[in-house]
Amino acid sequence: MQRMTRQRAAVSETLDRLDEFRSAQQLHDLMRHEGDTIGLATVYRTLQSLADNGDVDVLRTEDGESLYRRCERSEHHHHLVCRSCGRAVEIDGPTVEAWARSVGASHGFTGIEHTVELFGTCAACAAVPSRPAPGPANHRDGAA
Amino acid sequence: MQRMTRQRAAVSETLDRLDEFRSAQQLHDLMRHEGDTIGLATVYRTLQSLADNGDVDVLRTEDGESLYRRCERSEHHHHLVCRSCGRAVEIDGPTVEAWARSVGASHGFTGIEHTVELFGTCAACAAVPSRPAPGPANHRDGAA
DNA sequence: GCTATTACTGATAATCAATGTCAACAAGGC
DNA sequence: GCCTTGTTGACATTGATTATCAGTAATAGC
Repeated sequence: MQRMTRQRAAVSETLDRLDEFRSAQQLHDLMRHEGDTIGLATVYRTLQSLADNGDVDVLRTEDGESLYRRCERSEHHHHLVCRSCGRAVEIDGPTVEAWARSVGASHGFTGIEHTVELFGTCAACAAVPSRPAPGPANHRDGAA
Repeated sequence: MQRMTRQRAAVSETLDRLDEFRSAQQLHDLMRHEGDTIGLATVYRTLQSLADNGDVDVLRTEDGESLYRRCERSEHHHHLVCRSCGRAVEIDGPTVEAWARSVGASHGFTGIEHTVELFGTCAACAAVPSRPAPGPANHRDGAA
């Protein structure tokens, strides 16, 4: 009941080539510029289903935009994301996992789910402050 | 240049009385039902400025809605939030802080900022599955 | 190959939280 | 009282995402 179409293959392939977190709209633009014919709605739909299947990782920026990325490891992990270009490093935090679970349990909470994401500026972007921002470019109020 | 008006006092006072994370719209509804005369835009504005001053904690739900709550401690901390009623437990995770900083640094990232939130179902809500949901009520796909 | 069935696509409309707009308004100082 | 300045709130707008739905492509059966 799920067909592999040209469009879906294209989205998947584009994600494969990218190493950075990208929004649905960015992906759409990129694909169009590369000659792909695909509608924005289809990009959204495809990303959604890929995310549901755990084939891509999703992440919400501070202003509520969803970013997608195909990750190496399929097991649960976290990310260290460059706020300027979207580049990401995969991180597994067994310490954090255990901590989250125990904290939840000690307060009588069940069905614990945790959100752990790290944002920062990568070395490359720090070196070139005035980057034309090919990425998310969240130039908000610095670190906290 | 910032006046204390009836409306702002009312928002602040309402937050004081609540122990749960609430959205701007929920607060607005609640206040109106209690007889307060206040516009939605004002609630948004007031929450924004309270958040900027660090007087309330903000938190984004999985679907991008912002929830607010007046917390006990003013120092940096995290939350264990009930996904059904919004009840929250304040948690400080020195372990996590240190971990975040060191992970960031080891990858050459600067200006590290982290998001760590725990969601779950509190004991009270687990006991009453069919709650009329006075809170956020994120009945999405269970735990991860 | 032809046709019915079924799923997919994509332009566009709708949704929804959040923010901007701007005239009416309140408070303080004169 | 009146002016100045910050505030309010109804309403319009934004922007990401989702729904709609007629048109299209792929598959199955013939």
